[in-house]
Amino acid sequence: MPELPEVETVRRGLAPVMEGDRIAVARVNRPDLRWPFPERMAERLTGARVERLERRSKYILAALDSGETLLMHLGMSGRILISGDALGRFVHDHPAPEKHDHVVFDMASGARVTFNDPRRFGAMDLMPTETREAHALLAALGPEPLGNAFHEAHLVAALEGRNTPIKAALLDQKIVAGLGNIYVCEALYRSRIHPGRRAGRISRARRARLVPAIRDTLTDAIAAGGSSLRDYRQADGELGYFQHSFDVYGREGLPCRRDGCDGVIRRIVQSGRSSFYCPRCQR
DNA sequence: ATCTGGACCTGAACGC
DNA sequence: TGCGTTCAGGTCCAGA
Repeated sequence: MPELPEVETVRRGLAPVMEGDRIAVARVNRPDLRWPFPERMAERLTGARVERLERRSKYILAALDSGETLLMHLGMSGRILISGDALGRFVHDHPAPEKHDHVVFDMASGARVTFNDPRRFGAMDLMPTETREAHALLAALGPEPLGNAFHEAHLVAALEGRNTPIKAALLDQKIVAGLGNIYVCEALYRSRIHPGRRAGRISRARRARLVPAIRDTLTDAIAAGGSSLRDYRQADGELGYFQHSFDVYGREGLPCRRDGCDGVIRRIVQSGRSSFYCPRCQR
């Protein structure tokens, strides 16, 4: 599912339930997701207080008072459900356990956090908070696209000489961390760049223009996620996907939304994944 | 060093 | 109703 905006939305929804609270009981219902869980994960989590809930790229990081950080990744199909009644803020009854509820946290407040992931491309791990930057999954990540380290000079240089299509380059988490298939398509549309264009052959000025396009794309999506968060209490407590309308993603055959453009959105396959773009205004 | 394609896994949607 | 095929928001890894 989840690209940076969805993960950030999950983090924001989870923060009021987890930050400052203790995991009274952690239940781990299977030995692994994409990889085996760390040794004794349930025991190491049970009783720990969550000090901060953070995000790096598509990873949610929970810093615990035990000195460890819990890393969570939602993979393609991961979802998180909040249920229970914590201080009157969350009022969903605990639903019947569902298939693929792999990890469950019962917080001291009474809230329950359930991690469900049918495809099991997700992951969890524990590491010392002090050295977590060096964790294999985090060490090689490029800059956060909404942070100060992601700027025009960085992206221009990172794409210099690359022969790969810009679509693939922007999916490379070492160049910029957190973009996935949807938001790369959307950002390229905003920048009017064709997804098949070789990264290193895009003019420096156009490469630079990608930076604000990426930022705006993600910022708008996070805003849409935020508005969905305001509703989830009345709904079912599920964090993750939210209603968001895309300009190109999933719109094959539909008209381009750009003012004055009469193009029709096209779908192509690049390195096994769908790319959507307007052949008229993306070059 | 780069780049591509296969692998991991389940479920939904679709055509017959 | 059932069966086969295709597709899906990620990313690691082997091999060219």
